[in-house]
Amino acid sequence: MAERARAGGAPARPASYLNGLNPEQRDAVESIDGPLLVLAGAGTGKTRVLTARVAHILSQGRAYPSQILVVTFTNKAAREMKERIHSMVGDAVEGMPWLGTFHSIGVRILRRHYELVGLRSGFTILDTDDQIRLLKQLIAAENIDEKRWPARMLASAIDGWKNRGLSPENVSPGEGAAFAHGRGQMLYAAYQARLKALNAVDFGDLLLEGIRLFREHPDVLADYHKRFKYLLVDEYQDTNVAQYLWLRLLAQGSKNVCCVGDDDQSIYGWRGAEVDNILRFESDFPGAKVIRLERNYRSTGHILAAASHIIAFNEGRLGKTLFSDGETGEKVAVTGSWDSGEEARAIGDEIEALQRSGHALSQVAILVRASFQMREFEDRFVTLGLNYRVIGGPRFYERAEIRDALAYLRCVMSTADDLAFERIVNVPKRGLGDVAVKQIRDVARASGVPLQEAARLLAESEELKPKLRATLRGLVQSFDRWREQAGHTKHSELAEIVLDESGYTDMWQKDRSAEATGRLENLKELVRSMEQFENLQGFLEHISLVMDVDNGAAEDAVQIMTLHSAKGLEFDTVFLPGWEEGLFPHQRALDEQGKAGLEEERRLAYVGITRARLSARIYFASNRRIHGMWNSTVPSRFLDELPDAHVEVQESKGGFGWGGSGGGAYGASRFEKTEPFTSTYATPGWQRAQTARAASSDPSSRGGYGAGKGSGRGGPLVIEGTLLASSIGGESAFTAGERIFHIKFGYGEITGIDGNKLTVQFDKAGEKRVLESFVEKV
DNA sequence: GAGGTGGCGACCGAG
DNA sequence: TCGCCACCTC
Repeated sequence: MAERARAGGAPARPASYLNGLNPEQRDAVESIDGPLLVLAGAGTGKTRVLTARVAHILSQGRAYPSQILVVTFTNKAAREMKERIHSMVGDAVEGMPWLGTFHSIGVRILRRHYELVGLRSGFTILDTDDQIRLLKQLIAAENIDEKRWPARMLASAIDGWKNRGLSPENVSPGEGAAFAHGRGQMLYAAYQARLKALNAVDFGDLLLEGIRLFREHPDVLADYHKRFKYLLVDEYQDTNVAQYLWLRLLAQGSKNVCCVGDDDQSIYGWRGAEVDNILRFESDFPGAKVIRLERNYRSTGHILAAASHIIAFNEGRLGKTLFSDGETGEKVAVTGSWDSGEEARAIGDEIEALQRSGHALSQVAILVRASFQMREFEDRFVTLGLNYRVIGGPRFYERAEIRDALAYLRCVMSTADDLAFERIVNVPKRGLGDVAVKQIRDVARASGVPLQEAARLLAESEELKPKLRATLRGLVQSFDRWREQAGHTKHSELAEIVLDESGYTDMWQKDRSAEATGRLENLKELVRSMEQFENLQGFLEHISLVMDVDNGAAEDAVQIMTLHSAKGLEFDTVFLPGWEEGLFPHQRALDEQGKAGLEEERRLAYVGITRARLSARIYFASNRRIHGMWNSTVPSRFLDELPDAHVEVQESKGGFGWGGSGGGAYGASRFEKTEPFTSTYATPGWQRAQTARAASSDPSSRGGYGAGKGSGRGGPLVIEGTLLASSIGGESAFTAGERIFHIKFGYGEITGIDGNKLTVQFDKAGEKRVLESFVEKV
């Protein structure tokens, strides 16, 4: 973070990137010849080492930027590394075309040699959604009951095989038999054949086909050996077998391969990651040097101690001892609350307090185990008027409107893209429903042509009723017209033309639902971002692999994300809600992976705690809604694994619940609550009573409950925010009867005004009370 | 063919 | 509880 080498060609002070490195880090940066494994604990400056190492290689003149391969797992990591290298060596980083995720580099390689693996130029990359639809068709064609053997299940099986580097012929018969009475392997083969026919690949193929390419064409591989003088791999503990094979093939050239990883942060076992890869490194690369980074620069003493203590419960680990010279700082706070709503309220209040004391919101993160936990916080923060940002979530590319728009463009680009055509023939609705599509498909099969050509044939035949025939002909002609325009129109303009003329934009403009505005916004964003690309092809690639929602990165907002996507990041203050058995550790991890699953969950806990620089705050709730039903929960076993000396147990600051428990009524497990929370007391009704009592007896307590959301949510309705409203006061800019738009609930009409709070009858969401600042006039 | 309704399973995690 | 899908009616 610190150094900023001003480099105009060559750095002014050649070794400035070495400033401030400790001896081990410096060793890792300078040992550039031969294989190197860096075991880097959390917060030990691993990214810093990687970037300084690249700077070192460049400044020593050992390689051109284009001769260094740097592989990361996430786009975020790739982006960050690019920025940091840039700040060290200046513009040279522009020429680092081989810095990216496994998948983006994989596709880059395939694009250069597509003909060698049986693909044609401009092949498309399917995502999970396309995959499922395709598999559904195959399953149906085999007359297999989709209810009993869902496509999703087959997709994950195939994914698993691909993660392990297995093509259909390599799947062991026993395993292949696991799906639909022995037809799994056959379906996998059929799926691959279908992909080839569609000129498409899925995510797994991006690596698998690369491996095949290297194996079957040694000359191509030799070429890459010559090209890549240095290889660097981030998060090595997360590589799966396919990634490992792919890497090993490439690394056999120069042998200057540097892998950085931490076995304690391996959290991707479920997608085939093999911690063994890290243990195997020394035998794979004889003479490999191993460097351990154990000095932690991130977290204060108590946090580090708590994390180290918890991870020590794992058995299968290489074992590292993290230490730091820093201050002991704040103890790790553990807070119990009555239910998930109170948990969200307590965290919201604490964040507001932090904000008041000048803490930047962007330095606060809430890390959840499962994404459904996020909603509660979003609801709460909308009510409080707290800026937040959800990281991860549904990706830009996965949104329906974006996928529709892209499908249109794919159809323009290629008449052979059946999946894209099927997706949009009847979007917007134009009367070409299931029956029509089936007819098109029949023609396609009979004449051996793609769907778009079949549609053309059908439109010219007498098969269809005149009205439908005209519609279909119109569509086919539109595509012909757009295709013709594509030759001489800027691609972003073409996209606008296509979206307008197809009636797609219109469809959303007519839609009055809450999401419609956002969708139109997204479409605009799509067109805008196209302008940065030279052609449609390059854009389509980028969006399927790289593009994520990254708007407003600079704004000051609380970050909400899963523990998985938090790896590699750090924050001053980290909130860790939902530490309950079944949720964390997650039941499915335990059921499916047993002890290994538990250990992976524990590593996830370790990752979570070590994200914090100054303050880590853990929460558990006694009641949580699962599948819509309230369940009482048991505190996570991980809470018991925290070291007493570094933990401070608190009561919920939410103001409610826990009312009578008097300073921690902990049972056998410190966190197992006793009397007031058993049997009859453990009901939402009792809780409501408690809440109401707390509110009435404590005038300073904030009317914490959100905006009348109590309706149907088990929360109290009585204590609504008069206090909050009157404390802020002021004239409202709105009048009753006005139409408004709310960012979360959509359109509605104002029925009442109370200070800065409005009562609104929403078109879709019913009556709610909302803060004025979240509402705009329409 | 479109739109509505009722039953059912999901809610773990990345590209 | 929510969203998806199959099934039903117009």
